[in-house]
Amino acid sequence: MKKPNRARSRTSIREQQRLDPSEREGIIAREAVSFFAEYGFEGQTRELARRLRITQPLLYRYFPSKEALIERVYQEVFVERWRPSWEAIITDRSVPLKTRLIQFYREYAGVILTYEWIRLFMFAGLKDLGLNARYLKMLRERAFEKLIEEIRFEYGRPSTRDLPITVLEIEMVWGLHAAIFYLGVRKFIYSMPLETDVNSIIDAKVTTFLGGIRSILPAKETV
Amino acid sequence: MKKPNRARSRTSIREQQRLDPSEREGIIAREAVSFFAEYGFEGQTRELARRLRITQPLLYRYFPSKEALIERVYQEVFVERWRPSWEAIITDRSVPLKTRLIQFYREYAGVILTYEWIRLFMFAGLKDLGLNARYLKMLRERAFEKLIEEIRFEYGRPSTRDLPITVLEIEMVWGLHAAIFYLGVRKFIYSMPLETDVNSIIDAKVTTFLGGIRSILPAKETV
DNA sequence: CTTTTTGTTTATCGAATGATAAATAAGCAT
DNA sequence: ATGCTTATTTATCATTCGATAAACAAAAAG
Repeated sequence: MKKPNRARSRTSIREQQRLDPSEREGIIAREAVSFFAEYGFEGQTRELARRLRITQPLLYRYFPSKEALIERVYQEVFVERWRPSWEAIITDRSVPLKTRLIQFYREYAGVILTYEWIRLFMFAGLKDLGLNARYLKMLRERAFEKLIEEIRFEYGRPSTRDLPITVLEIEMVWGLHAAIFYLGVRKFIYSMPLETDVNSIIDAKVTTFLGGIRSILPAKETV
Repeated sequence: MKKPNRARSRTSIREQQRLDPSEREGIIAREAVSFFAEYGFEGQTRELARRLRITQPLLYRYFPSKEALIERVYQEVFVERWRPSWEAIITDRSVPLKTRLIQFYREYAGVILTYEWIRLFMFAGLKDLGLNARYLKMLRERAFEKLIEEIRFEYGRPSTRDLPITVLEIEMVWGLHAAIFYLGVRKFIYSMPLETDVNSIIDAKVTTFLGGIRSILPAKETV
């Protein structure tokens, strides 16, 4: 008497399925992002495999080591999700400055204020000594410095090429960034539901920011 | 031929020393704070023991499990380091409001802007689902709500007992808190040296905060 | 249908890790 | 000195975990 109920296989219902390597690799990478965001990089490869409904050694066919998989996660989240168009938004002088800032920060917040981004960034910071500093250096160069240049221009101050960005200026920008980033920390790390709409917080913060930064800008140039 | 060079012992130079249990327990707890702040709670008990110059099983004479040791670390840092005098500072109406706020935030920053506090709080948040929310609830009740009550009083607005704290008000306080906390994140998690003096940042943030919150306070009471 | 290729699983290794039990020895009491 | 208490160490267990090798099987090639 052979087992009557199964058509072809011995594993429960789902059949072993062979996927195209590039497709499988993408599936693993995507799940790894979600998985490590939840458990941190100490999360076990066996558990990740279970969530993928594959066996653990299969991971090693696509990634030579756990560390390589983590590198891929970094790439997937911190590199791929950066949008070059943001730099264009900031410098587009056909649009009012405040509008540009609000648009940039709304879009940027839309990307980083996610469970995956916030938690992975924090896990990386606590573990890896280089990644976050590298990312924030990029953020400073591609966004913050351009942003200060635009503010200088708006208020008729010297270009940052002629007069370097001051500590006070960059500190104000960090403050604005902190306020937005911290929303993600509250929500995704402390599990505290936000009571307010993120976009309106951003609008308010940008308004306060623009009001405050004017007073600490360098003096107007005397020709 | 006996070994000639050793006076009494076989372990290198340092003698095995018996300490008073309460003293040993304190030493372990203190080192555990520093250790887990650096490596996170996945740090190994053997490595901790090595730093303490004791053997790993000795840890289990003083703490029944690793988890119990971690609980002790929480206690040591997040409970013991809170100073009840802070609540008195906030509510002491013989001192100007702004002075009180600056004094409170300077002292509070002095405690939480440390390598141990910031990193342990973040590690705890990423792992434990309850601790941070509990701590921040306490912070809100013992400091933030009192602070808003004082601001209301200062500007002649209804007491928070008669008119509950609004979302906008508490959100502004969170924003101030975020700015200060984020200094610690930058320094101790991202390893980015701060370019400015913390106290002057706090002074500036408090000033901006007091200037901004006035406009979102509830209307004056109409008797 | 038969053979080949290769995606996937089974079995297993070796090191790491939290924890326990028994042996050792430091310091005090007598 | 001798013996007792107990702080500390040695030895070891049971899992966990990243990683590897070999066996299996699905799909394509001939």
